[in-house]
Parts: sequence; structure tokens; C-alpha cells
Amino acid sequence: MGTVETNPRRAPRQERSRATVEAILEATIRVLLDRGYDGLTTIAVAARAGVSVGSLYQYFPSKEALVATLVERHAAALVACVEGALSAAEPADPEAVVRAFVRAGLDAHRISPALHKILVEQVPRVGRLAEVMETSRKLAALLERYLAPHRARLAVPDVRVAAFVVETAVEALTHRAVVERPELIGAAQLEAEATALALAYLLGPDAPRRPRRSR
Amino acid sequence: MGTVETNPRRAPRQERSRATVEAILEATIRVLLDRGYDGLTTIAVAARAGVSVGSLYQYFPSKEALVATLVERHAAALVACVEGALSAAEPADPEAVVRAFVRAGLDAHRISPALHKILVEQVPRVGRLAEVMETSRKLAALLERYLAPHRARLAVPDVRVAAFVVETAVEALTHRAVVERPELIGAAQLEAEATALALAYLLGPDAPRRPRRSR
Amino acid sequence: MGTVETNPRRAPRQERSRATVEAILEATIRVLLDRGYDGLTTIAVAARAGVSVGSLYQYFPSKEALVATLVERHAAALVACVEGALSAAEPADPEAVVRAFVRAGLDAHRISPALHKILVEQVPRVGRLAEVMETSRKLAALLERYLAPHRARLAVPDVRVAAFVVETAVEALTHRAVVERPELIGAAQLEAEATALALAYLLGPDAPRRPRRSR
Amino acid sequence: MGTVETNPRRAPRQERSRATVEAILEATIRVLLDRGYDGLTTIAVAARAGVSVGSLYQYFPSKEALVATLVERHAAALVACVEGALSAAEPADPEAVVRAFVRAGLDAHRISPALHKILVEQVPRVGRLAEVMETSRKLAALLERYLAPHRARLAVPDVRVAAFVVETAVEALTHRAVVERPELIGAAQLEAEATALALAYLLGPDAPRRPRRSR
DNA sequence: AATGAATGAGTATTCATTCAT
DNA sequence: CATGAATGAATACTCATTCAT
Repeated sequence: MGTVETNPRRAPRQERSRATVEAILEATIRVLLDRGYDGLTTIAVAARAGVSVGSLYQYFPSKEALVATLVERHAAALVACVEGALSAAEPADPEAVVRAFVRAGLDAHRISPALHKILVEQVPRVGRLAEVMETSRKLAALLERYLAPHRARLAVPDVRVAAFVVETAVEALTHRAVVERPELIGAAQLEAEATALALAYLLGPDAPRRPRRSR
Repeated sequence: MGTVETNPRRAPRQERSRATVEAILEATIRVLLDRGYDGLTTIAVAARAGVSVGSLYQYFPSKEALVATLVERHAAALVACVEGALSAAEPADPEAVVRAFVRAGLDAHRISPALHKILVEQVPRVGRLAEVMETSRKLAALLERYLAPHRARLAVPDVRVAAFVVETAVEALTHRAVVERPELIGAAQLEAEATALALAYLLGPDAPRRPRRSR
Repeated sequence: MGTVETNPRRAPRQERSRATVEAILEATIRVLLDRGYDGLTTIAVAARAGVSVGSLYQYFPSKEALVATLVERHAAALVACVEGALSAAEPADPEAVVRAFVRAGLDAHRISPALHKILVEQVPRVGRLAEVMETSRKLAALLERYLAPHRARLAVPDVRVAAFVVETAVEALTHRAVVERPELIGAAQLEAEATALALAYLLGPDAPRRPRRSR
Repeated sequence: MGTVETNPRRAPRQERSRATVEAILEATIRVLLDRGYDGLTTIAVAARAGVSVGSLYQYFPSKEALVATLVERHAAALVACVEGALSAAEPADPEAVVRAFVRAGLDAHRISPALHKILVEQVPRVGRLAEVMETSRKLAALLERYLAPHRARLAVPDVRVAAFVVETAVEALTHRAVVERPELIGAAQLEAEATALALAYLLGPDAPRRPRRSR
């Protein structure tokens, strides 16, 4: 079960190879979107990519590796998104850091919500696919780094815990709002709420008062 | 895809039947725990339950129905747990309501963390299993009911949104802490953080100051 | 395959038993009509008959026996029908004999065409079910007996062959017309054609001229 | 019930593929002959063909499709046989037409009587297999075309009905004689009787007198 | 490198039949 | 006699993976 080879089989150096790999991954996404994880068969992917199953196995040692690569890329994109936003934020202002983090989370979830949904809901978190999905850990670590300098001003004594809590809450909120209940809450309001949540928790009574809004 | 029959096939009237059904469900859990969702085969379940495949199909129309029943029961237990806690809390005190909600969430996750983990991580949210897993909606609605009377005192104008946010954050926090990172944070601290998070968000600057703790 | 027990298990002496047997056979017919031979399951039959599977097996040793009994009865009814008609016909007149035979064949096929169709088209002629379906042999023998006295006047020297030919042709004609192509030909015309066919063959040039009909 | 896919799955382009397909069909016949329709399992067929089940399903979408193909081929062969004979007959002579038709019917039944028997007696006429078995309709239509020019000389006013009657009678006679009662009647006599039957019916009193034969 | 034919282990599901109650 | 729960052999069909061409 956990013994399946999931590392990409060969680094495609040549142009054509790279194109084939991309075509295969692209096809994987499309099949995933069309038929779900359960309908993801190597034949379907190969057909969609316009290559033979043989070629597919030339570049990916197993079906799982296909999905793993996809998940990895998606995760990397998420992390990169948040990383970029944080590094662009004014590091001296904890509030700015939090705002950047929340916004980046939202942006990240808008990269490809449909794929994200399938990846989260249908792809079993087993074997390699388990590790790969540990984006949260990275995001929390990232946030921790940016929060650490402000340790003194936080209402939460343990920065690691603070980052874990905020990352978890913000990520869950964003995910649910975007993927499961888009009808309940709009992007703007979601951002406001997530920010309010994080700031209130992190800064406590000193957090900026949120403007009273009428319903 | 969503066409599989998942409703229990027959209501077991006789003593023996009821026992068989329980044995089957019990076996399902054990197989799930041992081999994961992927290793869940009807033969394995039947063998483990000490019955024949035929008996399994006498009571469950499909493999999916087996899992659906399990998920339903688990979800019902969660909801019942929270429901009980909320109804036992002092309704006049929003803080008490929130504390009760958080504690109940924690308790609920301790019912059978291992099964919970598999159910969440490995069972594909497709077809009937998708609906069945919508515990959060129910919990949010529940919380909303208990929060509504205190609308005026909340920092969040929209009670429905408030309930959604709190439920999402608390549930995610609890889940992650219990299921994924038990090493990071203990139950007691988790409860403190979750409560702080919820209260800070809901009550804003008026939230009770949390005692400064040393690490 | 041919070893299955198909003889009725016990002669039901008591009133209630007889009623049960009838209910079961009746149910078999209904299931056959509703779901075809392929959908004929013992459970369905038992349910339809309002008895338990156990009771079904009290009276019929196997599923095949169920169908065999049905086929036997149906066949017996056909034979009885023809037998009655022939014995009622003026034995001195070969033409009258043939007319009676044809009409009886038609009447027989109207007993329950739907069941007849299923029995012929879907029930595999294997094992006991093969023998049982040999109605034709009996009918041919019957006809032969009534034709024998007129041997001298027949255009066909071998009465056995004559009976075989006529029985085969008339039976096939009737079956196809009633069961497969009811739209092509009405009962009246069918009777006329079948009679003409048989008489022309049997009596040769001396056969009664058929009235020219306009289309 | 009638929803099973029965169209051949892929057109075998390569040499090897074609051979595989033929091997599978050949094996199907052999299994059918050996164990009957009931003993026709995909495993048995694959084993007999010396291929894997997978290969079987590469070319045939279902077990039913296997049989459907077989039936189609057999039916096509029958029709071709009759078609050829009719087109070779002197079209100006109705008697010649009828003789050709009868002889072709006989020849056709000698192509592979054993398979024919099983196909007719054991293969359930349901779903696609029902349509596919409608050879008679085609044969009747064929005969009608060749009989039409002689409409004026026929004793039967409606040519369509005439063709239906003759086709039905001849086919039934041939089938029964060849398949069920080969001991009763030889091929030569059968041909004579069938011809006499058809001619007497079609031409009436003008039909050629048959030579009196002694038993 | 590419192809796609071939493989065959693996699985859900059905249903005639039995037998303890 | 009746019941219906339990049995388990039997079977169609899928799909990841391999490898001869």
C-alpha cells in the first residue's frame, strides 16, 4: 500500500518530454474534474492526453504518482502564494502580516477551487498522498516566522501555538466558504471575518475594533 | 456514481438479526482501522464479523451503505454530544454557551479519534457519503440558535455568519489538534485556545482577558 | 445440471397444501410475466405467493421444478385442447379433422399467449425442461391417429410423416402469428391459411378450392 | 435488462487482434457446445481461447455481446445461403423458386446444426438477442420479393402472407427434422415433403402431382 | 521512445438452497 | 408445517501495469 513508487520516473530534459508530462498532468486534472477520483483511470488520462498508456508509465511510475505530482504542485502554489504575500507585507506591523496572510489564503483558494475540492474531498490521504498534503504545517511555520518578532505584543504567549491556531482557523474558514458554502458568504465579507477572527485572537482587547456593519 | 443504494435493506426484527447487524458494523470499523478504506472489502468485513457475505447483503444493499451507516452514526453521536452540552449550559451567558460548545467539540472528537480520522481522510465525499458528512451544517445551526438571543452583545452583526465562523474554526482546530498534531498541543491548552479564539471573535474587546500563561 | 430434482416433492393431500401450491404456481406465472425468466427468483415467487421460501421448497424441490410444473400444465392444456377438438370432430371426414385440429391449435395459443411466449422464448430447453416441452410429439401422434383411417385418400403415403409435417407447420404458423406477428395476420385469416396449407398438402389436387379473396 | 452493451467494443486493426477476436468467438462456440448456454462463463471462454478475461473484454463489452455476435454471424450466414440460392434460381418459374428456397433452407440448417440447436433452444430471446434472432422476417421478405412477380398464378391472394406462411412452415419443418427428429425423416424425403407442402399451398390444385411412393 | 494488446488478480454482488427456531 | 436468517459458491467485469513489437 505504502510501497508504491510515487517519485517521477525520469526528469524530462528534452522539450518534447516536458510537453508530454504537462499534457498528462493536464489530462489528469481534466479527468479528475470530469469523473472524480474514482473515475480516474490511466487509460482515460492517456487518451485525454493523446498519448498511450505506455508513455504515461514512461514518466510516472504509478497512478498514484500522477496524483501526487498534482497535489504537490497545487500545494506548492498555495505555499508560494502565501509566502509571496507575507514577504510583501510590512513586517513591522503584525496587523499587516495577518491581513496579508488572510488575503493570500483567499487568493490561493481561488486558483482552482474545483480541483482543490476534489483533491481535498476525494483523494485519500494515504501513503505519499498523506505527507504531500501537509501544506498546513508549512503555512503555519511560515506564519510563525513572521509573527515571532511581535511575540511581545501578542495575547497568545506561545507563538507556535498562535500560528497553528490562526493558520488552522483561517484555512478552514476559507476552504469551507469557498468550496462548500459559497452561497453563505461573499469573498469580501469572508476576508473581513477571517481577519477579525485572527486579529481578535492574536491581539486580544487591543485588536482594532471592527466597524459595526448593518445586515 | 451516486446511484448506489445506500439505505439499510431491511429492519432487523429478530434478536439474531440485530446482533448480526451490529457485528457487521463493528467488523467494518475494525477493518477500516486495520486496512483503511481501500482495504475495506465485503469479504474482509464478513469474515471479521463471522458471518457470510450473503448476510452482509441481507442488511446492507452495498458496501457504500455500510460506510454510510457508520458515518451517520458517528455524525449523529457528534451532534448529540454538542446538543447535550449546549442544552445543559446556562443559556443566559454567551460565554458559557461558547465554553460548552468548545468542550463538547473536544469531547466529541475523543469518542473514537482513529475512526474519525479515517472517516475524514479516506472516505470519499461522493454520492450519499457527501450529504451524510454534513455534520458541520447542523452544528452551526445549533450554535446559531443558542447565540441568537445574545445578538445585541456580539461583535459580529450576522449571527448566522458568526455561528458559521465559530463552528468552522473550533471544529478545524479540534480536529487538527486531536487527529493530526496531538504532540503539539494538549487537550487542556487546546480548549483554552479554542475558547479564547471564539470569545475574542464573538465578543470583541469585551471578551474576558485571558490569563497570561508562562510556557 | 441434469441432476436437479424436478419432481414435485409431495402430493399435497390437504386443502391448505393444495392452495399453497396453487398460490406458488400462480406467483411463478406473475413473476415470469413481470420480470422474465431471468428475473425469476425463489424469493420473488415466495413473496408474491405470500409464503416463505421454506414453504416453497416444501412443495417444490428446486426452482426448475417450479417451471417444469408450469410447463407441464401448459403443455397438458394444449394437448387437452386439441384432443377434445379432435374427438369432437366428425372422424369420417378428413377435412373436418384437419379443420378441428387447426382451430384447436389456435384456441390453445390463446389460453395465455404472454406466458406461452416466455416459456418458448426464454425458458432454456435443457434437462427436464427439454422433455417436457415435447408437446409436438404428442400432438403429432394424436393427429396421426385421426388421420390413419383416411390413409388411402391422402396425397402423402406415410401417415406418420404427414402428421409430423402438418403438426409442425400448423403449430409454427399459429405460434408465429399469435406470438410474434399479431399485426400481420388476424385470427380468422390465419385459420384460413393454416387450413388451406394443411388440406392442400394432405389432400393434394383433390383439396377443396379455396375461395379467391380480394385484398 | 435490455441495457447491456452488446456492440463490439473496438474494431481490431492489427493482425494479432483479429486473431484474438476469432479465437474468442471460436471458443464461445466450443463452450456453448460443451456446456450449453448456462455453462457459458467468461472465464471458460477466455481459457478455451487461450487468452485472458481482460482480452475478452477488450473486444466484447459483455458476455451477451459475445453471443450476440455469434448469433448475428449465424443469422447472416443463413440469410446469405437462402439469398444466394434464390438469386441462382430461374426467376420465371415459381416452382423453381420454391424448390430453391426449400433446398437452401435445408442447406442452411446443415451449416452447424449443433450450434443452431443451442442458439435456438437455450439462448434467451431477450434484449438485443431478441432482435438479432429475427432471421425469419428477413427470409420471408426475401421470398416475398421472388414470389411477387408470380402473384397472378398463386392460390394465395396476399403475397406477403403467402411468403410468411411458406417461410414459417418450411423453416419449422426443416428445423424440427434436422435438429429434433433426425431419426424420423431423411434429408431427401424432408426436402420432398417441404417442397410438396409449399407448392400445394402456393399453387393449389395446379401444383405438380407428387409421385406416389411406397413405404 | 512509443504503442496498445494482453494480463489476471481482485471485488462486489446474487440467489438457490438449507436448517435452526 | 412454516419461517426467514444464514450460507457461500459462483460470476461478470475492471483496471493498473507490463512488454513484445
